[in-house]
Amino acid sequence: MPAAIHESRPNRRGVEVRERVLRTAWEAFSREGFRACSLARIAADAGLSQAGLLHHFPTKEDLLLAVLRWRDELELDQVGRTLPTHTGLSVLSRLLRLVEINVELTDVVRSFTVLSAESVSEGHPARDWFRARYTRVRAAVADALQSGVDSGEIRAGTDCHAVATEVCAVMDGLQLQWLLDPGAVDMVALFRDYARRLDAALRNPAREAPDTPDGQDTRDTGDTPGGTAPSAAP
Amino acid sequence: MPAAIHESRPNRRGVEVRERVLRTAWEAFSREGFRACSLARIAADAGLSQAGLLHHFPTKEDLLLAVLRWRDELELDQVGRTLPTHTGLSVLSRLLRLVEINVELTDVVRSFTVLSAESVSEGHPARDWFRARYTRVRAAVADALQSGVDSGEIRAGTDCHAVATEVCAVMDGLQLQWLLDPGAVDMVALFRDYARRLDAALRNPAREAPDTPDGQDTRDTGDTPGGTAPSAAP
DNA sequence: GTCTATACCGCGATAGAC
DNA sequence: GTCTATCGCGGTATAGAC
Repeated sequence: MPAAIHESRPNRRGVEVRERVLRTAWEAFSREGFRACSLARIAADAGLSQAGLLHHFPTKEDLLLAVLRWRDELELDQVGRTLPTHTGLSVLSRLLRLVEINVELTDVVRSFTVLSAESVSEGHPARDWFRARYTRVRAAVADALQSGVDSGEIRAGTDCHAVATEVCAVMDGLQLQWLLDPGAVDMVALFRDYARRLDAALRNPAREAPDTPDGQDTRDTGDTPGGTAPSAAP
Repeated sequence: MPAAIHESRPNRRGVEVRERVLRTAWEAFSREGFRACSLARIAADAGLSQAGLLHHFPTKEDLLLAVLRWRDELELDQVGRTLPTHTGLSVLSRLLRLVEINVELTDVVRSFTVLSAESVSEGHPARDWFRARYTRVRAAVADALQSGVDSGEIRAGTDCHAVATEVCAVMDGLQLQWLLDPGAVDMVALFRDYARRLDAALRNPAREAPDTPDGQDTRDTGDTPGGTAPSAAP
């Protein structure tokens, strides 16, 4: 009788190590970028040898993709539940809250900034992932705005997808300048100003109740770390 | 009598080679980033050996800094003359024109996106350069806006520096999404929409002559390539 | 000023013992 | 599942001939 097929059935210990490696790799990629960072260093920081690491993730590229998938799951758990609860212009308040959280998470923001920019190179292993991510985030924000249009809160004829793209761009662009020169760029204040102006421009004038995104929103937004932009549940 | 000191007095030929190397290196850095790119490849593309390259630029880092200084001079020549001629809200038209130019210069845009993001790492050789660049660009745009405030075209009390930072952020953020997914992001249209809305928000209502930034501006703006954001003469 | 040759190192990945 | 040892490659930088 042949031995039972040795499925990669992870026991408790294996999952622990795997997760520790993923977290360490994520931090390393964030500091130095994917290409510049070495497996040996990640392995050492995670407390195992390089060969040991490669037992779990056969190649460096596999490790990167695993890290990105792992981040996906984290964000899906965290943001996926809270973002859809905000519809219409309140999504701007939610995003402002995200910026407020991000300003305390320099490493996470740097991760997304470094990795996403690196991934625009032709043939970069993370390119598809980032493209899909932006597609998803833009759609989520656009959906939230569209429901505002449907309810009459937002002006009819608003191009919600265009606005969503612009909002993501502001977040990303501010992050870059903030990372380069934190003392000169007040990311939270700048995004708040932008969001207020956008709110005023989009709001349907034939309505009242100006719940401007001034950070005084008291809904439960959750303490959701997020990179460049929030991920949303599909 | 001792031989004359052999100053690095570049003759015609030397300058030619140097410039060819700089241009090649700029393109290589733009595609792959600074760290990922190899001197051997740059040397080959520039038509000389690696050792020959290192004769002109002793280390890779020297080469990077030389490339950045070279870009500075180029932009100073090109943008430095045209941007200061636009004051007040017309600076938005000028920036829209820049986006229109950039959309045809994928490689240049990618250069700035990749390099600037890479430079946010601690101790990156280009970090100081990018920080200084953004400081300069923000100040230039803010100055243009401020003169609009002074002339009464723009609302009194406008925080010109904050707006300048935001405008740069929009340009950078749109570039990232556009590079990742050119088919899904119409960078020019998106920036035009943003600029129009910003124009409307900033314009002093106690005035007339709404010269909106719709790209119909007929002033001579010059064909000025520029990266992430325009550089301006001090 | 440019070359060939090479030193030297660190990288990703593999082999095989335990 | 983790280790040590090692391979093979490609990187930056240097030495020295021409």
